[in-house]
Amino acid sequence: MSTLLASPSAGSSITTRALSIPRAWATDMRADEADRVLGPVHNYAQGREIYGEGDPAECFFEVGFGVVRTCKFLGDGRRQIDAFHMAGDIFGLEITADYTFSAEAVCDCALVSYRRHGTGSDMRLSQQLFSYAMHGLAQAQDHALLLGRKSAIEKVTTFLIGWAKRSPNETEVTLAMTRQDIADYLGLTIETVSRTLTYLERAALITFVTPRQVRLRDMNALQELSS
Amino acid sequence: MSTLLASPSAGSSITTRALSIPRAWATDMRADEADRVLGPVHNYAQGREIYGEGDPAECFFEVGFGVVRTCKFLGDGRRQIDAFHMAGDIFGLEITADYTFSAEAVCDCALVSYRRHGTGSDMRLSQQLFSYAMHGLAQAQDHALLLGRKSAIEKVTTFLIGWAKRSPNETEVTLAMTRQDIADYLGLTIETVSRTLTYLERAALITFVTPRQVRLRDMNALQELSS
DNA sequence: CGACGATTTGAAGACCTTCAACCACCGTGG
DNA sequence: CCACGGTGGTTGAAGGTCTTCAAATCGTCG
Repeated sequence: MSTLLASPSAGSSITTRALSIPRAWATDMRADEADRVLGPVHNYAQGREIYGEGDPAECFFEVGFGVVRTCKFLGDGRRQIDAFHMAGDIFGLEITADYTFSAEAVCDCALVSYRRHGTGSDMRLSQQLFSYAMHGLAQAQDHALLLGRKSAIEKVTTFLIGWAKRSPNETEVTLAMTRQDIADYLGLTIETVSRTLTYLERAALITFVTPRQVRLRDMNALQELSS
Repeated sequence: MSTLLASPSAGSSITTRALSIPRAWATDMRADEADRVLGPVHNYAQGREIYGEGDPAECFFEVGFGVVRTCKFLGDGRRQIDAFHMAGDIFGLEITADYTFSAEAVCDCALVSYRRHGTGSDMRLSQQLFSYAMHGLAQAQDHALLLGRKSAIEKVTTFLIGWAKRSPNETEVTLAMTRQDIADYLGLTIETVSRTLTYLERAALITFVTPRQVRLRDMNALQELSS
């Protein structure tokens, strides 16, 4: 179900198609290619680029299922992940002509694309988009506090709690992303992330069922450590 | 001159009063107190709090002159400065009921306040605000890249260049803020900022006329170092 | 099983912080 | 006129956190 459609300001004129069954055959197309052919629903395989920094920002996206990362790069390849987007999230909304980020599929995912132009005429939709922009702003600012002022343990626990809160089960969490993704989100190295997670497991605050499956055993203690 | 009024979508219905001569006698009032009495123009003395994190967000602001910092705090007092706002900038725009930041006057400054409610009915104004939100978002995201992935030298040079670009004279720059402010903006300590500036001066890339007055002597080299 | 990517672990070192002292500037007041 | 105190800024030395480089282990999938 599309969040834009499900929002209080229902009846958006952008599209009448709800997010539906993914079309596996669209997996190998880029957004701009696929959109001309397929309409607004696209599938992306794990690792696939959805758009690159500097590409013309013709549309923005809503996640149907799966996880998307938006990130920026420095000249020498250093990467900073801005956010992980999951079902219902909007990303790729730009005011400039081009994307200021690149976006990639963290795991297989389905997206709904919305054309940018023409969105100015719908008042409620504009407010909806404004709301998303403000939400993104608040997130980015919390993220800056984390990046600038938190220690490795605080960063990792903050991440775990934040991810858990957005997961179906708050204490039994599946990490869709690699350690490298987590590191690039937290401004750490992969080794520091790994060591910190090991530390948390040794301290009995979390348990790894598999490297991607975590049980949060002591939410209070984690909350304590998160700042 | 108010940027909102000077913008392409001129004729905003929010206020008809252009930013005018500062009223020194308003200096000792908080925004909410002063607004009832004075209307939309306020002065704030250096160091004065404009609003605090968690205060009800009744209005947002445009800087007339001077510099404002918006920042967040952790429980133990660690501070992260989100942005420095100068003439023409908008800040304090929130979608939640309360401010998610605190805002303080970096130096004596004059602000125009705008009431939040009632802004939904003006289409062009909404777009203007959306534009400001998106601009803030882009800034916050560049800031995250800096905080997460840049070294001290890169951070400091990035800051200097960014500040210079917004200054009247790009090579002869006045720093309105203290070293502590710079440190809290860059996610460093005051000592590291000071040492890095000294290093840049020894390398003949900058010269300090006074601790607050910098000449950028080699913009290309600085640009090189900034990432 | 065997290979490959992902993750963990170890040891050494770099970068930044911490703690402490010193310096420069400035308005105040004896 | 200069001592005084306060703020803001610089510098030094030591230490800690995180990174870097390297190797081992795990997990998954032909």
